[in-house]
Amino acid sequence: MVPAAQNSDSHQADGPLSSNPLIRKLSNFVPLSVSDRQILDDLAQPEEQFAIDVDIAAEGAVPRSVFLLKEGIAMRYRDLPDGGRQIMTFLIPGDLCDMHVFLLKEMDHSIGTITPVRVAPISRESIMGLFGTHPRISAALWWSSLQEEAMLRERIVSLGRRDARGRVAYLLCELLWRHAAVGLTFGDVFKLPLTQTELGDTLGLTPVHVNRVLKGFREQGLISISQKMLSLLNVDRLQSIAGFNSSYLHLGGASAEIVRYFNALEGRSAKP
Amino acid sequence: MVPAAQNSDSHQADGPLSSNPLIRKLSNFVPLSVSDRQILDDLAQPEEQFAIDVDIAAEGAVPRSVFLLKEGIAMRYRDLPDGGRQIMTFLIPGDLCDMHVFLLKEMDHSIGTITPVRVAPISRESIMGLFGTHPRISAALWWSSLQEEAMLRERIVSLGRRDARGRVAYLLCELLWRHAAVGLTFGDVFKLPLTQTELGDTLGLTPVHVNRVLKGFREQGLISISQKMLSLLNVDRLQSIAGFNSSYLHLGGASAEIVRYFNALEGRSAKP
DNA sequence: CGAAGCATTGACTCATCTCAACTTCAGTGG
DNA sequence: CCACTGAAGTTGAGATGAGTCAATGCTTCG
Repeated sequence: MVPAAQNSDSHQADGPLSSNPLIRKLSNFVPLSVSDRQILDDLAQPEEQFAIDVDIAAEGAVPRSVFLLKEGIAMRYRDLPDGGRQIMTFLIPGDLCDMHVFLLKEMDHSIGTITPVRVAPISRESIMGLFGTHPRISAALWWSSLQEEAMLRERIVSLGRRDARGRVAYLLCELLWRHAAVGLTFGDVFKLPLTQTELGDTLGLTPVHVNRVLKGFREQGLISISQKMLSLLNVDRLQSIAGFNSSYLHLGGASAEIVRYFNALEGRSAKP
Repeated sequence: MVPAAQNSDSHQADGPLSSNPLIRKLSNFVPLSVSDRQILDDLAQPEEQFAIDVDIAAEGAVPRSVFLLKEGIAMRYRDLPDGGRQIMTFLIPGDLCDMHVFLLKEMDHSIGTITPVRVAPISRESIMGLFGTHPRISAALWWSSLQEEAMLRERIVSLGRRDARGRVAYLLCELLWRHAAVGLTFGDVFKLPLTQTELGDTLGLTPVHVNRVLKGFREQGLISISQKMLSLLNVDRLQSIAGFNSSYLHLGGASAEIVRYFNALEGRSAKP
C-alpha cells in the first residue's frame, strides 16, 4: 500500500500550510469537531521563529514550554563525548516538541533546527487545561505521543537489524508517510532539506556510505532528488527493501470503542 | 558516580520483593504518601502468571489491559520477516507494560516472557480513575513513561553510534541502575537471566560477538558472571567504556516546582 | 567571484558477521 | 546415579559491509 495523496483535498491557493498541520495530523486518529479545530487553531496562533542550525532546547537545560512546530524541520539529537552525534527523530510540521518534558528537571537531549523554523510556544497551563476540558483532543495528543514512541521503537529495529540500504529506504518511507499525514506531499514527492551527513547521523552510517546507497537507489530508478525535493519513484519496491509496514504509525484511526468513550466524556464535561 | 545501594534500607527477611517495586520506582520521582502507597499496593494485588518464553501480548493483537510486572523479566520485541528479532526493551519488576496502549487498535510489537513472570493486570478504568483522583500518582506514572521513552532514545544512540564493547557496557550499566531503582541489586550485583542470543538481539550484534565482548570484559576484570548473577566489578570503568551517564533515567526526582504543583492539585481533589 | 559547505568517487582497512566445530551445563528418564 | 539430550556458551578461520582517508567536483550564497 502507498500513502494516500493527502493533498488532494486541500487545494487552497496559499499552499500546503494553509491548514493547521496539527489538526491534520490528529484527525488521522479521531474526527475532530469544529470547536476542537477552533481550539487547536487558537493554540497555534502565537508565533516564534528560530534560525537555521540553532538549538531550540539544549541538553541539560530546564525545559521551558511545549512547542508546536508550524513550519520547517528540526531534530531531536544528542552530542557524544567523542564528537559524534546521533539524531533520534526529525520533527516536521504538526509535531510537538515535548508534550511532556515539563515534568522533568532537565533535558536529556537537545532539539535543534535543520531549517529556519516557525513554532507556536504552548504553556503548560494550556495543555493541562485541555486535559480537563477536552478529552477528545487530549486523547488525540496522547495518541500522537504514542505514535512518536512507536517511531522510536522502529528506529531501534532499523539500527539493530537492517543493513544500510534497508535503513535508508526505511527512513525515506517513514518520512513520506509522515509528510502525507500532515498534507505535505505531492504524490510521492516531498521536500527533504537534509544533508547526507544528517541522514548518516540518523541512520548510524557515515555520510560517504549514505551517498553510495543513495546513488544506488538513483541508478535503480527508485528515487530522484532535485532542489531538495525527493521523489520516491517506486514506493512499493522501497518498502520491500526496507521491510516497511506503516502500521506502527497507527494511521488507521482509533477503534470505534475509544471514539465512543471519548465522545461520552466530552458530552459530560461540556455541561457543567 | 555509582548507583546507590538501594537495598540497604529494606532488610526484610522475606527478600527484596517484599516491597512493591512499583512504589519503589515511583518514589524516585516524587515522595508518595501513605495513602498513595496503599492505592498502589491495592493495584498490585491481582495476580496472573505466565510461563517462560510465552507472549503476554502479540503483535497485531488488540491490547487488552495494562500489566504491572511483579516478578521475572519480559521483553518488548519485534520479529522480522527474515527470521531475525529485535528486542527493544527489557521489562523488569515495577515496569508497566503498556500504560497507554489501550488507546490503539492493535499492538505494533510483542511482549514476551524471558523468565516465568508474575503480573498484576490493571484495567483501563483503574488507571483512568487514578488520573482524576490522584494527580501525584498520575504524575509519577507519567514520569515513568517518560523514563521509558528516554531509554528508547538512549538505545538509539547506542545502536547508532557505539561499537560492540560500548553497547554491551551500556546495557549492563543501564540494567544495574534500573535494578537498583527498584531495590533488586546487592551492591553492584544483580540477577541477569539473559542468554547471549537475547543480548545480541537487543544490541544489534550476533551472539558470537557478544560472547567475545563478554569474554574480554571478564579477562579485564570488569565483570563476572555465575549462576546468572552478574557482578560489575568496576562500574566506573564500564561506564566510561559505555559513555554512560545516568541522567537520562531522571532518577534525581522531580523539580520542587512540580512537586508543589501536584501536591496542590492533590489537596484540591481530596476535598469534594 | 570566491569561500565554504556539500556531494561524489576511489583505494584501502577493519569491526563485525558467517560458518562450523567443539565444550559445558542443566534437566530428564532409565 | 549416570547416560543422554538439547540448549547455551566458546573458539577459530575466513568473508564482507561499512568505515576511513583523501582527492575532486559542484553549489550556494555573501
